[in-house]
Amino acid sequence: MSDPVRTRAPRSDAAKNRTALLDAARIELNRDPDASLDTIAAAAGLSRRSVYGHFPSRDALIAELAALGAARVAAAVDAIHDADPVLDLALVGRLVWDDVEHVRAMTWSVVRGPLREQVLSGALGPLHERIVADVEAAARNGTGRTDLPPQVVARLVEGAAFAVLDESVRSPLGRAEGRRLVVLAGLGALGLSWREAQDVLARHAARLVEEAAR
Amino acid sequence: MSDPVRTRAPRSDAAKNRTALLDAARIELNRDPDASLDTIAAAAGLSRRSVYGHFPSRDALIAELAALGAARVAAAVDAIHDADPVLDLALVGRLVWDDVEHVRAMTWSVVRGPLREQVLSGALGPLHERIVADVEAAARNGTGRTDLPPQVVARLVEGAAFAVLDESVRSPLGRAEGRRLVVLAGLGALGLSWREAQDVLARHAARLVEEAAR
DNA sequence: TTCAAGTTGCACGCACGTGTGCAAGTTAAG
DNA sequence: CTTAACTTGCACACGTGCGTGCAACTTGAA
Repeated sequence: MSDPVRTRAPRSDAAKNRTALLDAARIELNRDPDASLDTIAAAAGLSRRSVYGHFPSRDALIAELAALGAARVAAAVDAIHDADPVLDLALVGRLVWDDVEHVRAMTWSVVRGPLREQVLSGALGPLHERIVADVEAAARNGTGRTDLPPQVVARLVEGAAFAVLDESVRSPLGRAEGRRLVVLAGLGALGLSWREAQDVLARHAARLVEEAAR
Repeated sequence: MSDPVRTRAPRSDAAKNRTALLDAARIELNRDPDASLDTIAAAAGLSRRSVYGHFPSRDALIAELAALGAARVAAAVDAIHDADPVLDLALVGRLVWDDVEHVRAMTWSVVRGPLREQVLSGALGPLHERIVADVEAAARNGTGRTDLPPQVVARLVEGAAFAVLDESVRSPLGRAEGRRLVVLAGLGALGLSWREAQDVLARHAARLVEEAAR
């Protein structure tokens, strides 16, 4: 009854502006999680008014941004697996870190905001399951802790990652340092002693801290 | 030139209302960290207007609340010491937990808000130093990790506590469970294996998880 | 060149929240 | 009881942000 029927293909710059908005949102929301639409639009070289040509609301913009980011992480993690649960967990840690360190501030407000459930049970759901599975396997394995339910241990592991994220705000870490720290903190939460964790790190330095993951 | 000179002692209910406001603020801000003055005043049985008779601004109210809480924690922690750094750290964890678990939501927004620096370097500064000292002693001791700077380890320990705080929101923990979890997570960040951590817990259950701390 | 797709600026209305002034009320101290 | 201390409700100014309608403009597709 509405939709004035497209008589012509959409203009090419429209798509460009849309992604420009998403990019700008990523940057600005990272600078200030409460950045206004005005700020974001300006950073994208658009006016606040025209944002509504691309997204029905501010929330929709942010939701899409979060979904994109979550999907990116999920894809990266999904591409790598290892039979050893401890190493697998460490790999997951490294990969997530690589995708997330750029977006520290945003990450906090998304994971701790109204989008929380939506994102966590959405694209990031499988990631959590993967961690739980690793924790379970490591427990059966004899390497991981068996004194707590896997679900809880998984939360502690995730929490350890956030602790590193937080630390990286206070004293900026290099990429390599960040990776090491995430892995160490995660394995610590899993129940390894610091020597064991360091051992894993040393034995698989290539895949855990060097540039190209394989 | 101002201050219409007190010709009489302040009314007794004034002080009462002031603390009622602080109490209400604690409760409401814990329910919703962005609770409005109106909400808080109502919960205290006062009108928004009269809040300004006790505090110059909303921020002042919150700042005082945060300061009070921080001081409480600091006092509790300061009353207990142990020569063994590992046990000392565990004790600190237990005590902080006892004081903070009621105030989960508020704790987040205070520690992650504009008050952050003010509180952390204020009443809670000594707490951080204490943790750093324990971490260092444990390292010299041979029980704690030596692969990371004590400052960093201390942050990880604190981060582990926050992870537990977070977990306790998802699946409510009993007091005892909370205490155990904080201690375990903290010792894990310190570098102990989960068996060693459990060992500490078992050996000092009386002081670490039972009701009256000594 | 034509014309729709897209952008812009401005003006609204709306919802929230803070902080203040003031007159009228209530309550405890003396 | 008298009076100062305290509370209340209302009104206001102020600021910030969102979402929308509309007319005028620019730009790219055909």
